[in-house]
Amino acid sequence: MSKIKAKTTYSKRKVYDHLSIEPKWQAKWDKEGVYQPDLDAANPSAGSRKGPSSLKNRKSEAGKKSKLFYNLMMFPYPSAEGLHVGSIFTFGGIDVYGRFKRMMGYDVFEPMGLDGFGIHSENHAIKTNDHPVDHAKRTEKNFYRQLHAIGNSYAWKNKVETYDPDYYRWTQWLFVQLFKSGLAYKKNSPVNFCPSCKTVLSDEQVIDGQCERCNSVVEKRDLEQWFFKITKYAEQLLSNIEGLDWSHKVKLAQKNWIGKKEGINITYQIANFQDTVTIFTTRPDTNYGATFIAIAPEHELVSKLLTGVVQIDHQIVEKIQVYIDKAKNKSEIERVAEGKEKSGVFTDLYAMNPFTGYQMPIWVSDFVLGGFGTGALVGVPGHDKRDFEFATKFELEIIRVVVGKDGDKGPITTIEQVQEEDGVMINSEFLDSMDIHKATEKMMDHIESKGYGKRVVTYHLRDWLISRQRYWGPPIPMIYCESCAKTGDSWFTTKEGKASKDDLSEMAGWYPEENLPVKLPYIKNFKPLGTGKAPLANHPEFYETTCPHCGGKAIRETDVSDTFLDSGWYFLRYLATDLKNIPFPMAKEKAAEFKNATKSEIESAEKRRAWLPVTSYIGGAEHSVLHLLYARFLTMALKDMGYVDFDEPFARFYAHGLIIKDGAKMSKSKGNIINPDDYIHKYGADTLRTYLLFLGPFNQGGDFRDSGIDGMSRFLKRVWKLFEDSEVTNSRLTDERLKMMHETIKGATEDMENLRFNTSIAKLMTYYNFLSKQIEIHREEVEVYLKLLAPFAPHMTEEMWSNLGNEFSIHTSSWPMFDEKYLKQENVTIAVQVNGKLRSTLTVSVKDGSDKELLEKMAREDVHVSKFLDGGVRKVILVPGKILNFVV
RNA sequence: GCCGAGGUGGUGGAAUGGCAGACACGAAGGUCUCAAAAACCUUUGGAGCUUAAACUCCGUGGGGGUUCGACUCCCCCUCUCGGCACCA
Repeated sequence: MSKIKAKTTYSKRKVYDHLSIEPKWQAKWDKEGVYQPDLDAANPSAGSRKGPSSLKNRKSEAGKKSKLFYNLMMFPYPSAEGLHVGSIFTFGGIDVYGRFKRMMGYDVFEPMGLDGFGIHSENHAIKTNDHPVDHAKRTEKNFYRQLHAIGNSYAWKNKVETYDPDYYRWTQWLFVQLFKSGLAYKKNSPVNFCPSCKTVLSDEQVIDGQCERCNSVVEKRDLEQWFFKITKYAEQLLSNIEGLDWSHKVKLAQKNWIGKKEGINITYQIANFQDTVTIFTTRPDTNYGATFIAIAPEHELVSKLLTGVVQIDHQIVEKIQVYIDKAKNKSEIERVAEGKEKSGVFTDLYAMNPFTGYQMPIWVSDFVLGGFGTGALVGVPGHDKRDFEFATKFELEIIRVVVGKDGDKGPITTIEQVQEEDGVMINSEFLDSMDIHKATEKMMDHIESKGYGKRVVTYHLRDWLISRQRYWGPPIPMIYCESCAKTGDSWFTTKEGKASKDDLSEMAGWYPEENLPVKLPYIKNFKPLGTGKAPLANHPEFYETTCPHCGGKAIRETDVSDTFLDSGWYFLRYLATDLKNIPFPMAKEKAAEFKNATKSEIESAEKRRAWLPVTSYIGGAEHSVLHLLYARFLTMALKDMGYVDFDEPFARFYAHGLIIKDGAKMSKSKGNIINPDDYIHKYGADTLRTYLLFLGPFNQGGDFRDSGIDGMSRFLKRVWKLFEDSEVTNSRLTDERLKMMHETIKGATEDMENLRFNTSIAKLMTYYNFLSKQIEIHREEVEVYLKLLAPFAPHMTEEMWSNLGNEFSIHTSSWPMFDEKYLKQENVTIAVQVNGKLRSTLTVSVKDGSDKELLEKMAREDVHVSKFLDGGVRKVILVPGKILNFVV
């Protein structure tokens, strides 16, 4: 503690006025760059880190250099209504954590930006009859104003907006790199289409088969789409999960989404035809019970039948045609709704089961998914509920091959008898009496040795559909040349392309645009067309171009890319917002490859790698799968291209909770948005952020109500008043007061470390109650208290800190360290229990040894002694008759 | 259906297996005031008992178990909330 004369007091009787204090400090922090680390420095210190309580001091205290801490939060998409209190809760909490880490001696980089591109923002613009460009300009201003007003310690010089050409230039560059690596391809694919909104929807915008916004039933349409080959990284995405410091829940969600399944593809001969059908199964053990084959409407055998490649009765062909047409028109929701009622049509073909010789009828049914496995399955109605439903509906045979726990060996006639999970084999020749899991392995070996099939691994994960037939996104920077396509030329047949990839002949005609950005033009009619083409397709001045290869006429891609691509790499750009010619930190050899990159830019790119990967990433649990998976994929791809040297972007991810209102997520459509501006005006940002964090655990959130905010306001005012009105002395603190101080420090530090802000605040309140009962306050107590409170109430504590005569910001001072010695107790209180009831307590000295005697005496009297304490003694356990344990 | 997280006063919520309900809101009573607001003080899980100090019993969704001791660990049931879902 600094040496200040006793009885120092400061500016007495000043009333706490957040309206003047908060903007004052915000302006000062900005001006002095308190939260702006020098990204290039080997030991980057924020602007005001000098002076007595500075980092220098702390460094020497700790005896080591400060460490870099990249404190990242998921950036918001700027909506017209602005921030709501839910965002104050999440951003506030993350900022509290960042401020804590800063005081702990880390160099914290805490950037902020706006995810302004995308369907959300575009829809809003459409609804309000606004243009997305104008809309973005307005909301941006409002958002940054609000983000300033809550007093978070952002590095404002490093903000990004995804719709800024300086940003999406690199989003497009990233697309080009993926294309060149063979990770981006174009193919025909069915997509979700909302007939009412006249637009395609992303999978995540389809909820239970309905459009997220208008609840119309979503249709499927076939469109030419760009995809990213994320499936190439399925295995790495899965195996890396193990080593991530993420919550179990999020890891599991990712695992499930990737959905690795190990099974086997079995090929069956079709009777009387020179053709086969291959199915995928994870349960080949049940093959002796297989009685039919079902194939998806999209299966190639179906088209063979319809086109006559495989000839069958034309009446049946017609029936199939009718069925296929019907199935295609069925929406997702209808398919699910009708889930219980199976449908299908018989092809008049049979497949031979090589084990039983059973002639399995081949059916076409829409309960078989075209995109999973081989798009065909073998039906074992005795041991799969869906197969059972199908078999009963079409009166196919049901054969039992597994006996479950119930021991039932009789025929299977009801769905309750269908045994899926475990049991023992029966009626299966060489597999009989084997456990089904063992039988599965044995059967797979057998099938492979006989050449009937081959083990395969399938994933639930599909390639990432990146195209959007929309306006408000970065144009996909690709050029298509018709004449090159005819000759089979593409970027992959050029010198550069050949060197990197082989066999991408299906990409004939495609070349990447090297001259980036491909700017999104300001067009009046930006609304989605609903024709399967993007609005830019109506603008020849945009899409007409020349072929980079042959110089002939060529056209640009008019689709834009998915907003998840924008947000998939933003954390890299934050560190390079001032580098015009290099997208993000990378080794200087790589950085030098960029055209126009200056020497200093290359050096910066090299140095700033030290900040990566992200130290701590905090965001909504709703992004546990898609966004995080995409960011991981892009990072892995960039690593393989040599641009980054790590394959996981976020060392640690923490999912915060949500502040809801009346049981529902806040949204304008529900009319339950709480605007923080009013609260900030009335109570101040300090009160609001502390109150929200006190409302509930950070990983849970809570229901917003303002009934308690007065209490928080009262608390902060009381703290202000206590320290203003009390005599501040420098005399020696009593042991009791030292103990209280150090207990609070210890508890609060642990809470902050684990992001348990609500309990941390509660401890500060308890400590306040203790201090308020004292006649005078010691300077050390004031300083410690202000520091502990500083992350929550940065403005108020800064003001008080400065009133104490400190020259430098409290936020660059050091976090109080607790001292074990004040927590130790020489006297240990022992609880005496008789028959499990607390009888009395007695105090024994741990040191003098008499305790043991005493305990032995109590033991003889059949008394249970247990406990504690916070000093050195962890636990004392005594059971009747003997001393079991005495841990010091 | 599968997976995950939960169930504690009037409310939000605290409790490394060790005195359940920290802290706060609300409520009740009081001080100040002509009055109100603000501020401050006291009480506040339920039941019983006592002149009082104090004390006793019951209590963490329900039922079992492990333990000297369980909100906490294990098993079964139940309800709520999230995620995935005709994935073979």
